[in-house]
Parts: sequence; structure tokens; C-alpha cells
Amino acid sequence: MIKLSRMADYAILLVSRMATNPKRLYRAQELADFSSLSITTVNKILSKLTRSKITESVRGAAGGYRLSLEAEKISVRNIIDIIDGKIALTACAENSDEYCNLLDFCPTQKNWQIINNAVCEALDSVNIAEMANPEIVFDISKNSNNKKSTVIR
Amino acid sequence: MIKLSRMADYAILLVSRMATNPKRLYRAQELADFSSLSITTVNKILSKLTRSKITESVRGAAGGYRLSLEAEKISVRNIIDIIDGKIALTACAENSDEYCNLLDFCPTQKNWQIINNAVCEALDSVNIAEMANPEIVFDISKNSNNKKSTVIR
DNA sequence: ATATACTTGACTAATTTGGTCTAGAATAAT
DNA sequence: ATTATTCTAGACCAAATTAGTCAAGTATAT
Repeated sequence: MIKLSRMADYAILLVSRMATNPKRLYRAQELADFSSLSITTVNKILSKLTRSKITESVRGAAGGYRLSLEAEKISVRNIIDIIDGKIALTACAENSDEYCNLLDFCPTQKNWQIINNAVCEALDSVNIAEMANPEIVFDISKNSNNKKSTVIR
Repeated sequence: MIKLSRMADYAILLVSRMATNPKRLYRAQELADFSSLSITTVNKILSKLTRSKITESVRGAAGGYRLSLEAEKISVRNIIDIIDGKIALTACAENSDEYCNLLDFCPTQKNWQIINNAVCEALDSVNIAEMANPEIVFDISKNSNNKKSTVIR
């Protein structure tokens, strides 16, 4: 009904993996092996995350990637935002006038924004520590520690 | 970051429109004029909704479409489900094994389902009456009257 | 120096989505 | 009955988006 891009899906998988041993450097090749993705795809994703300061990279021999934030401070939404760059559930919610000006009837506009926020909050309320850990089954409604996004968008 | 399909967007617009005068029959042509969509696209969307009992249709001269449920009983999620047919935010959440079997590490699976539910709830908590009415600004957290989906999927 | 690894952006391929067309079936009006 | 109107359904094509690859480049360790 609503779909995440594969890239965002991969990104969350990779970051979750790195969260299991946050000090360690993970080479792109390792992560590729682990995930069955190609090394180029892994690099593409990780360098995006690095640019956005979710991860950090060390070049050269014995280099690799590691998280640059605590896993608890990275929400699922942060990653989706970085990888997919979209902000809106519907054309209405992004401020591109091209579409909505055509319609003279659109009370929905404001309501879409609210729905949009609700979805964002849901995604914001889950952090990577939780995703990485099979034991923790979290309660989204409590919206625990991640209300405010830690990452600049 | 996460996007609704245009078709689902259109569908919600059309249904909201019909909600403003629920007894009346709306011809596809009228709805096309109103929405700037082609009549074929309108028909495509409305017949899907009709098959799923959200709307009903009357054929022949002076025919058209109308809601077959009260607007309050139709949630945004109902419509998205019908139009896009997708159920899952990520490959993990739908039960197609093809992808996840490749990976031996996937604690995320269960957590994805939870996120998925959270998003669905957000979309379920908004009904068409609210979408159609610019005055009502609803509070999603209260999850008012639409917890249980009225439509068979 | 050289080998290892990340970076970037251009490019192509694959997939998905949107939209059209055609033929058909039901209904109302004459 | 016939005709005009209006929905139904599915095949089909076009457009847009997304995924994935390639190649050239930069930084670092040994």
C-alpha cells in the first residue's frame, strides 16, 4: 500500500548490522557479502550516509565504515530521509504548486500534512538499536526517546 | 521519503468529493472535469472502488457513482489498500521468501512489522469525512472512530 | 610506490506506474 | 425494439522512476 524504496531498506539493514559492533570498521566488501548486495551498491548507500554524518568512513588500507552516532540516536526515518530524499506522502504535502493549483477543491491539503506527520512520527519513533536487536519489541505509542530527530536534513 | 501512488491520491480526492453530497450520483465525466483527470482514469479508479464496495455504481443514462458507505466509515487506508494493493512497507513485511532467505541476519523483520502497523494505524485513523471537511482538524493520536477497518481486503 | 578502500557522478537497464484504447454489458428514454 | 448513455474490464503502450553498473579519482597505510 505504501512502499519503502529498496535502497532505504538496504540502508537500514546495513546500518543495523554495523550497530551490532559500533566501534569496528566494516569494509564495503564485508557488508556486500553479508547482505548479498554488490559492493558498488553498498558503497553508494554508505557514502550517502557518510555525507549525512550517520556513518563515518576511513579511507585506505584497513579502512571502512562505522556508525558515527549511537544507534539509539538514529531513527529509521533519518535513514529513509537521507536515502530517498522525499519528504511527502502526496504531492499536496510537498509545496510544489504545479499540481494543486489545478484543483479548486482541496480541503484535503491540510489533512494530508497531518497524516504525513503521523507517518513520520511512526518512523521516527523506531531507532536502529531497536532494529538491530531481536529481543526488544518496542511500543511505538510511547514514542520513547527519539521524538526529536538527531540528524540535520 | 515515502510516497503514495498518484492513483491512490486521486482516489482519495474523488471519494472526498463524493462525500460532500453522498446521496447524489456522480458521473465519471463530472468527476473528470472536477479533478482534471481523464474520464478513463476516473472510471478505472471508481470501478476498483466499486468492486471493493466502497462506492456503488448505477449504469445507463442518468447513472453514475456514489458512496456506498458513510464517509466516516471509510478510512484513508481503506482506499490506499484497494487502489495500490500493496500491504508492506518493506520486502520483509510481505511474506515473499525470495528476498529474506538470502540473509541470515534479520532481526529487523519483526520490527518492520511493528513499524508497518504503526503506519497503517496512522492511515487508518483518518476518515474521508475528515478529509472532505476543511474545518475538522483531527487529532491522530486519539485514533477516534476508525480503529477497525470497515472494508474487507 | 603500491595496494587498499572510499567518493563521485555519469550512464544504462529494469521495473513500476500512469494513462489510453477497445470491446462489452447494463439501463433508461423514446 | 432501438438508441444513447454510462459503467466494466482487461490488454496494451508510454513515461517516469528506481536500481544498479562503470570508470576515473582521492585518501591512507605499509
